[in-house]
Amino acid sequence: MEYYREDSAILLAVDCIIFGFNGESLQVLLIKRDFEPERNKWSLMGGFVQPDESPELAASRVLKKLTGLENVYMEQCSVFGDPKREPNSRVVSICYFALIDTQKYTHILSEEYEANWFPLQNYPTLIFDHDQMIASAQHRLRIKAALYPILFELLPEKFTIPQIAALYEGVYNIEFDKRNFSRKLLSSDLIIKLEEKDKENSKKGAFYFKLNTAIYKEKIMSFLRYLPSWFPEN
Amino acid sequence: MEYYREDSAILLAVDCIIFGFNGESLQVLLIKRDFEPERNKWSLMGGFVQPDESPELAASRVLKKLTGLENVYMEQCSVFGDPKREPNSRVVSICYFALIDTQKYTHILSEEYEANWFPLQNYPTLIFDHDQMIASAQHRLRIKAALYPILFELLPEKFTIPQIAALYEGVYNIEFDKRNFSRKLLSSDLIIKLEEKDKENSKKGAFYFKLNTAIYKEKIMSFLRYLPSWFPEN
DNA sequence: TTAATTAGTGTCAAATTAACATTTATTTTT
DNA sequence: AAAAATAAATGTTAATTTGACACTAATTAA
Repeated sequence: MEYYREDSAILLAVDCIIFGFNGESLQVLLIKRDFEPERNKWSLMGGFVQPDESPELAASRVLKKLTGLENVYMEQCSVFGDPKREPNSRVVSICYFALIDTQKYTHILSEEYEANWFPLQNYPTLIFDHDQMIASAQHRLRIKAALYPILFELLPEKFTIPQIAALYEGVYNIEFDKRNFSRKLLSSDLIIKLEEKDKENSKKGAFYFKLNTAIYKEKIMSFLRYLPSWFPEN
Repeated sequence: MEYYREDSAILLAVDCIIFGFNGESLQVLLIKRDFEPERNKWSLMGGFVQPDESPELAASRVLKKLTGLENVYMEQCSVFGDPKREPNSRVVSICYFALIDTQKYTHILSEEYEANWFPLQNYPTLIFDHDQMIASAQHRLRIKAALYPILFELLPEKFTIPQIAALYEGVYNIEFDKRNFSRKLLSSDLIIKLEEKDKENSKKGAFYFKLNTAIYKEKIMSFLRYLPSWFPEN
């Protein structure tokens, strides 16, 4: 064991993988760096952890700075700390993924950034190891979304079943039987049917639903029963 | 975005939650700190990330220092970074959990430590937020072990089905039907029956099995089928 | 030789999944 | 105005999986 030392030259940063859903595909929000190194290249939004803040707080701060949003669903994912991951300094970065409702994200706040949504299937080459960060966040999102109904965080207040289906299909990049999907979802009691219909996307129109937040919080585990029933806790 | 700064006073550490299995219950390996602050209190084994090493490497180094073991199953879990988590300095700690075969861990290597195994149900109060670290690692272990057959990492080369059952029961702190358990396990082709029997623990004796490492690596996802069949990747 | 103990295999009903069919509401076309 | 087209929503069913319970097998101790 090394004793306490105050001379560590390691900088601690956070990077945010910001996921959104445009109704068709899963997207990431990227910025064009306006500072060196790697100025004008696409990257994740990030920032340094300040002496008086926790990494979680740093991530929220950074997210708010770009999107203006607070109380967003965020989750810590992996830490990237290879000594050579940035060429000029030793920065260890803690990644967070955020799920945002793109209807709430209306405009870029800061003049500093040239932010843009890109589909996860096809985004530009990023600086450093940011591609890996996205890949690992995406993997984690898939695992998590199979266990917990977190994908609702990506949807607006009102949504239709075909929308949710499209979202799941986008996340897993797979098609599945909408009939079985909707039955399973409805039987979970996780969503509440509204009177109103969405007439934009089909002739017949699809009923809007809203999230049953009580069930969402309470029954969050048993959702589509992706964990066995004996599994003790969340 | 803050620009690059070299004056961050944040220290980066790793802490290892070392899990073992003694045949009865799941255990953690703890050390008695021999340095200030909190000298002589129980804690996790940890250490600072050195300027030239990645956090993963730091964790392996720290683990090796205590146990002498290399190539151990380790996994990054959460980062603890509250500014006040340690009283005298700002240390952000990345946690790793390790799964070790206690038969390979024979003796404490360093005179520095007074290491001891404790059952997860009942271990001493730890310094700082180390209790939370264990809790979060345990939770992660449970989730992961429900998806992947990683618990075999805790078992010796040769093991019996009752042993595996006891391990799973220990991890989830629950009892389940051994008959259904063994049928499920056997149908996974994950284990290979050996000629030899373990006569130590029962009159009848239980056949030893070994892990089918090919299947372990390849079919690792579908194990007990805790994820739906459409789940695309690991 | 018998009783006790635990390993390992067997059976079956209930629940769940996955594949496929039909009906319904609405708009567009003829 | 009727028919065709489109996509939503509900329905049916066989195959698979789970979970509860019973029994047989191998061995040691009494």
